[in-house]
Amino acid sequence: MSSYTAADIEQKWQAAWEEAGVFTAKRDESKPKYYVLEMFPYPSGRIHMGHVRNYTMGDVVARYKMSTGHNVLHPMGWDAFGMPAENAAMASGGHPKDWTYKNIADMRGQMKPLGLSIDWSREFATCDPEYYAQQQALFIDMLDKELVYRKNAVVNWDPVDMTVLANEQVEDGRGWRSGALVERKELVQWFFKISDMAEDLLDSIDSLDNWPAKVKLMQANWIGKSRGLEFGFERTDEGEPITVYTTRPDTLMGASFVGISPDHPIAKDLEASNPEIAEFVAQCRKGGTTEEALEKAEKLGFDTGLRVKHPLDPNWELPVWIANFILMDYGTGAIFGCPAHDQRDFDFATKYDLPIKPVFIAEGTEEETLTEAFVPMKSEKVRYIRGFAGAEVQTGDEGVNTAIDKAEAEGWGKGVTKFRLRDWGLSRQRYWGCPIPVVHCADCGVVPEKKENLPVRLPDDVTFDVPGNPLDRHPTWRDCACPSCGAPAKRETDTMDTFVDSSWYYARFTAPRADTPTVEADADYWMNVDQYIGGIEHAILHLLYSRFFARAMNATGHLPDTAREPFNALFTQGMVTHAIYQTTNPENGRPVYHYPEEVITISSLADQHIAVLKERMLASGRSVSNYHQIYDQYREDGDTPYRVEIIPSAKMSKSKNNVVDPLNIISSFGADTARWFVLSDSPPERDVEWTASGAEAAAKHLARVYRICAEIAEMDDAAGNGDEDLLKAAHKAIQEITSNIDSFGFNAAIAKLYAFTSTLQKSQAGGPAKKEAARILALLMSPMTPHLSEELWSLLGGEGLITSAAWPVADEKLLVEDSVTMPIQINGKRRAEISVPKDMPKEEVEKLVLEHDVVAKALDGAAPKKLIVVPGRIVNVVV
RNA sequence: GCGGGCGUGGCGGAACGGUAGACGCGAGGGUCUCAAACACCCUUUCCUCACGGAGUGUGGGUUCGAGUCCCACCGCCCGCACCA
Repeated sequence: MSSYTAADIEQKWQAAWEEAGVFTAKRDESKPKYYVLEMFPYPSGRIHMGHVRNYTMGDVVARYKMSTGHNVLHPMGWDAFGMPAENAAMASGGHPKDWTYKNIADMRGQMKPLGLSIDWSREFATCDPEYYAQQQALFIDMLDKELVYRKNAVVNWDPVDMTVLANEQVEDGRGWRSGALVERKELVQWFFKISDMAEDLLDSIDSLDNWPAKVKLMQANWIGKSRGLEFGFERTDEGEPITVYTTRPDTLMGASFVGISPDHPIAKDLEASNPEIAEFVAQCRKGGTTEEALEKAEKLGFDTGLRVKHPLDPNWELPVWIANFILMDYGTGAIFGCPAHDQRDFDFATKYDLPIKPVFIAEGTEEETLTEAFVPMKSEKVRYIRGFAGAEVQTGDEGVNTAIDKAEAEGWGKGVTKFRLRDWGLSRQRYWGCPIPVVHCADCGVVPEKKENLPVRLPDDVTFDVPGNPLDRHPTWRDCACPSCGAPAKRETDTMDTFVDSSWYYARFTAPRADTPTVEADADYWMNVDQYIGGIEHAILHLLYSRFFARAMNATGHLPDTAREPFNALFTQGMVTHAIYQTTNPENGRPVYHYPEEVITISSLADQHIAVLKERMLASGRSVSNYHQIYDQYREDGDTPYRVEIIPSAKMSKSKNNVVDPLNIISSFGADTARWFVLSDSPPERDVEWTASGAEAAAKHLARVYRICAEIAEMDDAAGNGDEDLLKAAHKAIQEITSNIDSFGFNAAIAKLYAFTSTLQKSQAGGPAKKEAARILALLMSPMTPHLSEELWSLLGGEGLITSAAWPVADEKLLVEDSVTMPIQINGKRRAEISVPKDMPKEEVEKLVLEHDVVAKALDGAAPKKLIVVPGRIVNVVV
């Protein structure tokens, strides 16, 4: 009998699949289609365990759907534009294009051995001119539909390198290369009008039935619909009133100042004439542009000297402050501060000694000096002591609504709905991205490139020896003729955000070689993505932008109405983590990170997280093989320098030396082992920790399955003992595992496959029953371990490829249980159990329970206070 | 700072509001072997000799019954619009 050799088996069956072309997707109206998509990777050059997990999950779904009669589309591509390629070019010369395509070739070579059911004929990279040409066509169509426009926006500016920085290139407010303090600078940039669709993007979240609730909630909060009051504060000088927006107009009588953003037009006016204000505003512009940086920055304010009149009392004057925490992008860029009911305003008022007057207090309390802002839920009733609209006691929501009504009735303000969602700035001042296909003409203004001239190709002759955008300083590329009048003009040198590339790739996969962005028949047939799988880190931006793009593509005629929500179901998977092995360098106290193979883990001694360095153990002349005894001796000797600290469940990171290379795992155990392991130990939505022992266990188990099935394959056709029981167990397994796979419970499915394997091994059933059960096992395992399953299938006399075989269906007759065991609880604690026929009426169960020794003893002659019988599940006796 | 999530044995984790700890790892014991490896079998939440009792981050609450629902707190993780 041969043994399980993963390398041979896997190569053999991959070749067989390739030959049969089983994964090539073709339109077939006779079958229901199923489109499985995993978020495509950035071509960093190496696949990592996270990719293996992501693509294995998608592959399980794809193969499972294939076996249930679906016409499956399961494509793969590369999110290939972006900064790392330029960084590599800066660091070690070379061209971003060469670096990227080499990485793609490398990663494709690393992915193929996994045996994924991918239709490689549809592969593309977003940096292929054929792809970005169509993206440029989409851009032009969107421009035509006024879904794109230009306006000023701030960027991180490095004043030393004279270049724009990405947020991740700003470290502690300084440029990562120059170390210079970063400033916020305004540039004219391109924007997608995603805010036009805010209402629809929010309302449609309700229709996303198969999306995780947490993702829907995050998106809803991000879009951030709010109802509030917009009104003007009259100035005491002759200037234009200051328009503010507030979601708490009911607190207007607690106003103690008006705050404006440092980027507010009034601040800009004052900046020009007042050096002190100019200095303050410049101070506010220091630092990065992220909301996090702005929110965490110390609250700074400057009294402009301007005064405004309170709308409800013209004799009441409020000072106008410039405050660094007010965003020009949200609302009107101006607020009124009510320190009593907003913690940020409270901190600000405390710092600058502004009044803090409560508008409302908790019911049943008296007004007192506040030590922090009082911010109850809006649904909570409070007592208004400085209200101006509505009842004295009302909820915050009622207070807000009556305040808006009153302002509208009196004509000094209007209720408005606002969204937190800002328009999507897509301009990037970088080379390695999709060129924005427009031309700037002195006479015609901004003119889109003609479609027949697309793509606007990136020039190859560029250098990265100086910071900044090579397109900007390219000698000839920039110069062109105006597409409209033919006069000399300049190309736009900004390229597109890489989020644009990934916002429509799912649609492109339906017709990847077409000379239009999509093809109607293909998009109609394949869209939507039935199952999308990727990391939770994309919960907001990528998914929201994709939802926007699907709508925009619908508006420009590139997707059907039914594809406005492109992803029917979403699954967000967790990371693959690995322990970090750390010792301390005695000379400088810095941590030293060790590779897993340098360490012997001894985790189950009385001390937890014990590991020792293999090298030092060997150097000391001690054997590695019986390390437990040796470690005990170390401890007795008080010999501790071999001790390695284990930090469990850490994100894999090159700098921590805790990265497990999938290729190593595949070459030592095979792809099926890697696939089995990444699915086995944790629920898919949570992180999974890669452990060497777990991987070995997976490999051992697969070898065991092979051995068991190989033995069964040689059995004769005689009946044995318990044939019926084995088949019952097999059909129970079909039922449970099918339901686990349907609900992404891959770890639970694998646990049941372990259990069923043991049942099969221990069964005394005869050849026919065992062969049938073993074939069912092979089928049930086939989405996870396709190569091994093919091999077993052929050993056990299965017909054709298991990849093309039908998923087993549980026979209802074999699932029927005659009796059930019901636990008996007394006051909610399990005390006994009884076995009763499955359909025994409630009354009879009650009778049996009351007769039970343990229950009778607990009742001690008294009647139970309550007797709850949940048929088929549990009995609870309350005494 | 804001938004979202997670927290169960020595470890990864299982558990429609209904027997907490399935399955796997590690560990202990055993069978086989000259020995080892492999394989196979048994035990393994904690306290207690036992009877029993306790137990799902902490503290409250709802319920006949809470790991699961609600409130507060602690810790960790993800996102915050130019990382992908």
